[in-house]
Amino acid sequence: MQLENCTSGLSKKCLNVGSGYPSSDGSELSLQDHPIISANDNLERSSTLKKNSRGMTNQSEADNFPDSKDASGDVQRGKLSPDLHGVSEIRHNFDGSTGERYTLSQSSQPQSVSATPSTMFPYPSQHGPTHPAFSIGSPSHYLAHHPVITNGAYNSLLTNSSPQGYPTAGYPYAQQYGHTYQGGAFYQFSSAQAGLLPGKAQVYLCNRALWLKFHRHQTEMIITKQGRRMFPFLSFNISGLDPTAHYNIFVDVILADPNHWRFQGGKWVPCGKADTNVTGNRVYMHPDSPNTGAHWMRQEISFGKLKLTNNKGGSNNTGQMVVLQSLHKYQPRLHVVEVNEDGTEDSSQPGRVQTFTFPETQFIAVTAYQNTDITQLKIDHNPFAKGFRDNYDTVYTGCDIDRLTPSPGDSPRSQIMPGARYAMAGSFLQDQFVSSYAKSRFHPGVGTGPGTDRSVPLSNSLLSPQQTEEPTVASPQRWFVNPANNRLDFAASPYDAAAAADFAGNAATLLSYAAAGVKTLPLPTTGCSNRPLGYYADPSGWGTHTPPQYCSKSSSVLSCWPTNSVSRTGTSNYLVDNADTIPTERSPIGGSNEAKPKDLSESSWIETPSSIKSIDSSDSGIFEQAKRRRISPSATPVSETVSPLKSEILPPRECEKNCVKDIGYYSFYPHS
DNA sequence: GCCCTTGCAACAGTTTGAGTCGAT
DNA sequence: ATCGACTCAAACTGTTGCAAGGGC
Repeated sequence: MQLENCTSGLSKKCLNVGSGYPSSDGSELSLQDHPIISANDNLERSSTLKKNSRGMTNQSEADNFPDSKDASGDVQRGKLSPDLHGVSEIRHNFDGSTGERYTLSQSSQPQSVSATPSTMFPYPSQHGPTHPAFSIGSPSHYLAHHPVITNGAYNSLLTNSSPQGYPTAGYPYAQQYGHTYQGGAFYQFSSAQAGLLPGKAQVYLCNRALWLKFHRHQTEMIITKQGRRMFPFLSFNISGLDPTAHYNIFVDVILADPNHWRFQGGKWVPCGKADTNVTGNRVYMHPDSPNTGAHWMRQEISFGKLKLTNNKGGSNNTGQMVVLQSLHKYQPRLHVVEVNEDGTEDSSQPGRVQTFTFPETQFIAVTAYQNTDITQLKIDHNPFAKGFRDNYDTVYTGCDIDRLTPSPGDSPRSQIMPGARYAMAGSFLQDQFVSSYAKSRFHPGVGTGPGTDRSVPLSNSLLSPQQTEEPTVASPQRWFVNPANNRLDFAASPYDAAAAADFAGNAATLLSYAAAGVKTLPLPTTGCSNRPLGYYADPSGWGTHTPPQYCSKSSSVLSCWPTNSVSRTGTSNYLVDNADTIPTERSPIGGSNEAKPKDLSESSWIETPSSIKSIDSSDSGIFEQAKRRRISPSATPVSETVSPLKSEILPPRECEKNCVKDIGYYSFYPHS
C-alpha cells in the first residue's frame, strides 16, 4: 500500500497547518503544548464536566469508579453505564473533553493554528538542524516504507514473521516526525479503499500534553533487561467503533527512522545506520483484547503495563515486553482490528484494521538517560520517581495533586500532565528560582570522563529554552506570591495547580490569577489517591485529557496533526466562569476541605515550607540538589540566559492575548 | 594505556496492592 | 458484613559506580 503525498484536497489543509509553524524548530509541536492551549483545553473540559456531570453526584462518581488501578480498567468498565448512547458522553465527561472535539470542522482549523508559534516556542537550539526529528524541511524518506497494516491479515504482525515482526513492506519505518505532523497533511486518505472504514474510529491520545512535554526534548525511554515501563505510557480514547463488534487493540513499536542515534553536545544526532537485524517482540496486545467496541469506547485504553526491553532472548513476559534497541528511535502505533467474537480475524472481511500513529510518542530507547531535561521530566511526572524530586519533603508538602503527578496505581489512566506551573512573583524570585534550579542540576561528576554527554547538554542544557520553559523541573518555580497575604506561597489549590499545570509553564498566566484575586479553592483530597478512573477530581487530570488530534488517513494508517478550531476569548472568562465550579465539580467529595481533614493541611494555601529558605540561602538545599543533578558546568549562567519562560511570565496579559486565540483541540479523526 | 560510549546491577526512596486486624 | 487503618512485600523509579568494548 502506497502512501501518497498530499497534493490536493487535504494538502491545502495540511499546508495551511504546516505553514503556521516554523519548520525548523519543531514549534509546530510545541504549539500544541502551549500552556494557554492547555488551559483552554481545560476550560473546555471543565465546562464539560460542569455540564455533563449534572446528575452525577460526586459521590456517585466515586462510586462508579472506586478503583482505577487496573490498567485494563475492568473495574471501571464494570460499573460504568452500559448505555451505549452515553458511552461517548460519559467518556468525554471524564476525560474532560467536550463534544466539540467531535464536531470540529477541519476546514476551520488551519487558520487558527497558525498563530504566533515562533514567539511561543523559541526552541531552536535543541531541536535544530541536528535534530531531524524536528525537521520538516525535507520530504520524508520513509514514507514509502511506512509500515502499513494492510487490509489483509494482521496476525502476521503478531507472529514476528519477519525480524521486525512485520511480514512485508521492507523495513518498517514510521513516518518521520516532522512529516507526520504536517503530515497528516501529506498523507492522503483514500476512502475508496476496499475494506477500510474511513472515519470509523476516532482515537486521541489521552495524555498527549505530557507526551508533548517530553517530545519537545526528544523523549527517551529506558530499556532494561527485565523490562521497563514506558513513561509517559500510551493511553488512548477511542470512539466511533461499532459497540457490538469485537476488536483487538494492540500497540506495536517500529523504528521511526533508519538512524542510530547518539547524544552529543546536548543534542540527539544521527550516528550511523540503525541495526535492522533485531529480533523480538514488537507488539503488545492490550490485555482486554478481544473485546467489544462498547468496551473499548467506555474508557481510556491504557498501555501502562507495556514494558520495553533490550533483552532479545528474554523468555519471561514476552507478551508484556517489546524488544527494542538502545539508541534507536521508535514510533509506537495503535492498531484497532475488528475481529470475530473469539478474537480471530475474519479473513473474509479484510480491511478491518486501522492504525493510528501519534508522532509525539516517538522516543529514543536508551539504557541510561542522556538528556537531563528528560530525566527531570520523568522525575517530576512519574510518581515512582518521587524520591528523586528535590525538596520533595518540603516543597511537596501538599498532596500529590499539588504536584499534579499521578500515582501509577490510580490508574494508568491517571497519568497526567502534571508539573504544576506556578507563577513567579517577579523577576527577582524568578531568577532566584531559576538559578536555584540551575544549580540543582549540576552534577559533581560532570565534565570529565564518561557520561558527559549522557548528563550534559553542553550548549543548552542549563537554561536551554526547553528547560527554562519547563518550570516543572524547577521546584522553586512552584512558588508564587499569595495575594492574600503577600507571602511567597506554594500553589497548592487545585485551581491554581490545575491552571498552572495546564498552562504548562505559563507562570505568568497563573500569576495573573493570583493578581486577579482568584480565589484559591480547596483541593479535592480525593484527587490524591482516589481519583476515579483517572479522570479524577485532580485538576491535573486536565492535562491527561489532551484533546484529540485530527488525522489523515492514508490507507489504514492514520496520521495526526494539530488542529485548532476552538478559541476562547481569554483566560479571564476561564477564571470567572469556572473558578468557582471546576474544583467542586471535579471533586468526588464536593471539594470540601472538611471531607478529609487528614489532607486538609495539604491543600489550598499552605504554609510556606521550610524549603523556602533555600531561596534565600545559597547553601541550603540548593547545594545539596547540585549533588544530585547532572548539569554541565559549562552551562550558561542563569542570569545570562534568555528564558522563554521569562518572556512568558512577565507579560501575562500579552501572552494571554497572543496565545489564547490559538487554543484549540486536536481532534484525532480518520479522514472520511 | 587512555578516552569514550554503552550497558549493567546495586541502591535508596516511593507507590501499590494484598493481607490482617479492630471497630462499627 | 463492612469499613478503615495498618503492615509489608513487591514493583517501580532514577542514581550511581563500575565494567566491557571500541577507537586512537
